Amino acid sequence: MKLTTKGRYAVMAMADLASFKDQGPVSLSDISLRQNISLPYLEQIFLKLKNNNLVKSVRGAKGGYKLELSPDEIKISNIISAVDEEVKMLNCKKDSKKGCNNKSSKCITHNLWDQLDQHINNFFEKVKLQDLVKKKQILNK
Amino acid sequence: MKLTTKGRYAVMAMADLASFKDQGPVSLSDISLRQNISLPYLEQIFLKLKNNNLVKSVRGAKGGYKLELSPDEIKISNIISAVDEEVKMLNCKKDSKKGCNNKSSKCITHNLWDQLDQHINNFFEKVKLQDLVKKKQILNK
DNA sequence: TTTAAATCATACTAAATTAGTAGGAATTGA
DNA sequence: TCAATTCCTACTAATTTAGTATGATTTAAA
Repeated sequence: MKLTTKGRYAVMAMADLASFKDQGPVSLSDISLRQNISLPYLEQIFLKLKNNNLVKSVRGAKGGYKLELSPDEIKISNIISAVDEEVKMLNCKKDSKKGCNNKSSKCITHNLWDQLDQHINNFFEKVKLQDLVKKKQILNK
Repeated sequence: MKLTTKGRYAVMAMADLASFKDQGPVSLSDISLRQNISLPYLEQIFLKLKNNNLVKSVRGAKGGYKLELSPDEIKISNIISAVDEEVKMLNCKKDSKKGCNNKSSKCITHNLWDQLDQHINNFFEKVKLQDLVKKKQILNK
């Protein structure tokens, strides 16, 4: 399972960006202060966010980052996958040593983890950046 | 997030135990062979499972472990929490340094992670050991 | 035109966690 | 008695995560 502070920080930073999107580009040092995340670490994260077209940068003094899309168009899943690669409990099939080899009763729990992955990804698909900024209840179904 | 191979192995081992429950106590060396998990590692895991009253042991030769309850009474969540402590994305409140301190806009994403935890725990609450052994589709809703 | 504020990029490192080993004691059926 | 088994604790290797370090590039503004 790949779901660590990097993913959390990314979501926090994007939420911060969304909150302050009306005052021009937001610098990472601002975010660093507000969210208490080290600046160089943020830089790494934003490199990935940029490569995934979630933000665009404005270089030089008074520069910073802006959202590429509006907050209601950005899904949490987009952010997570941009920095964290994937949400996956198993990596079967590749090598027969680690994970399961998908035959016999060995992988009796295979489906379980697959479905958990789906479940989590589903959750992240449903929630938009907008939902966080509005601070409203998410998924009250 | 605490959801690692230890939790996976525990579920696999319990599923194995459920599959062979009719032939008396199942030894860890059997499970080790069938599920390809190292024996001493299994021992650690079963210590916890026993302390949580999910299995009972039969010591000595021809000994092994048996389920304490029937497979349809054991939830996956019971197994996970027995070995993995908890499923939690954040640990706020304790120290103000790590996690968030729960005030101001800092914890804009607090609810999100709380709800994800609930979501995952929900999933594990719904699935019973029985469901794995039967190999039927879980949560087809 | 200089300077300071910012992004961009890569490489390195420390800390923490996970996964697994080692070693041996206790128990018990055959 | 002996072999198979659980029980228990401590240690260690490997991996991952989180964060630093370093320095180049860009650009608004003084």
